[in-house]
Amino acid sequence: METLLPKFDSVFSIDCVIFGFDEGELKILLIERNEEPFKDWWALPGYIVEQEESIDHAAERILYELTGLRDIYMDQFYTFGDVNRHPQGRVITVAYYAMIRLNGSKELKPISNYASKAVWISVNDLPKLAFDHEKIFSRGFEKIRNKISYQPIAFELLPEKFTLTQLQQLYEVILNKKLDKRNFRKKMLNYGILKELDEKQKGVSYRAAKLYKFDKRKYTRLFQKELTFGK
Amino acid sequence: METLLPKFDSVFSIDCVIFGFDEGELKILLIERNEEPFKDWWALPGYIVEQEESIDHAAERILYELTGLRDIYMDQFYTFGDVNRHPQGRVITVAYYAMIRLNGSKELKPISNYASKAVWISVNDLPKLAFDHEKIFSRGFEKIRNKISYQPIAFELLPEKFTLTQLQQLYEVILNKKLDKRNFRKKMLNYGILKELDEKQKGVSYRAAKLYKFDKRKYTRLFQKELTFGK
DNA sequence: ATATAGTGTGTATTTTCTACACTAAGTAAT
DNA sequence: ATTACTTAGTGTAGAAAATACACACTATAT
Repeated sequence: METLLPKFDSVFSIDCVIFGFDEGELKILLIERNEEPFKDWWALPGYIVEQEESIDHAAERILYELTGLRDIYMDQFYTFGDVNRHPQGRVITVAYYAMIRLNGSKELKPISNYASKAVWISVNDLPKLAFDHEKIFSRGFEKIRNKISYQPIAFELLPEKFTLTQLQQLYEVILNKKLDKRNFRKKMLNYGILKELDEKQKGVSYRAAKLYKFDKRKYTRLFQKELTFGK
Repeated sequence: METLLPKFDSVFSIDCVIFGFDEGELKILLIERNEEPFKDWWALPGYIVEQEESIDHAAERILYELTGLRDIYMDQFYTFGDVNRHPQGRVITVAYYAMIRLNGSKELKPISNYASKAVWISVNDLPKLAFDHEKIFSRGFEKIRNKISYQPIAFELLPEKFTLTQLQQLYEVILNKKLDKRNFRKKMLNYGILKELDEKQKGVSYRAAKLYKFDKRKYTRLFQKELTFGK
């Protein structure tokens, strides 16, 4: 609820935890700041929301400016509003996570002006981050870890055609545990949200695996039904 | 990520979806606005975040000013940042839900100055709301509906001592479906997070039911373990 | 004593979860 | 062509959890 609209001396920003999956590792995109405060520190990509744009729009814009990619799966997950999270004044930040298909090609459109570079870094190997960005990252990671248990967000991270082993590896890195191959396949195939293709993996020096596609139509039907607690 | 700190012409508010359970109905607290815009409309309780307070603190403060209650279960669930959600300018609002033990006594501390009254209204019987508050409510309701499936938030809504039937009724109104009594009890008691008391319901004109308490210690141990996807 | 209204309980069936190990298929080297 | 190598692909049995379902018990009020 809001009544008067006093001018308010605060700033609004977006920060993004951008996930990618490559070489069997879960990575996030970090930028190196080239301005104070936290000059030369690693940080989550983010920027200030403009006066005349929605926060969702700002999140998409920031992602686009950094990666050149549009139409990416993004989801707002938490807003961080402690008084002293920014050393220069009050900054409230809305955090989003995004998922990007890396497809082996890690090249990104080059970068806005506040960062000297952007790189993909494995979530197991993160440096210290600027501001409260470690907290933001943790919360985002936790969020997708929970979410993957009941929603097939994994498919946003994989190439369009993938093998079951790749899918399993992705689950394993997100959940941080080994899964049983047979049980995993049984469960996944039972969902009925995978389309088996007539195609096989190429360029591997061993038996090639079948490729699969994610069937979005069937997924939507399946996951509309509510969860847990039957009659 | 934030660099410069331009003065920014926007306002930050908190809106709260405050749930209570009474007479077998799930209710939320609404206020009647006495100022423009939306004068005389029903709205979610909310207010502007102050310069020097965290958003969590603001949420607690607003709840306190409205109800006189502290130490209430509150959780941030979404931030609404469309450009035109407020007719008089840019207002970004962080939404929280809260859960209150009504205990039959619905009286609240009287109210801040922007509202002429506050009342509990059944979620099945909501009027039109100011701003985008219907959207905010829906999202909050959805949130607790999901959450109750894996976390015992229901206990925040019940009196300290409650019967299994009351607990079941609460699940039923939140999930909006009938549950089987025997299965429900079996499941709940199996969790081992309920303490059976030596006490019975009083003042009923039929066989009195046993009272139970929620065992927070046991709960914490139980729900630390992660969910889904075994080996 | 009787009517009433809600409490409290058990079992059989189905479904889902878990544990577990070998053969099949393709590639690469000789 | 044979062999060695590497990953793909598959089934079953037991345990645990979820579901469906109906009646006797108890306290109160009259």
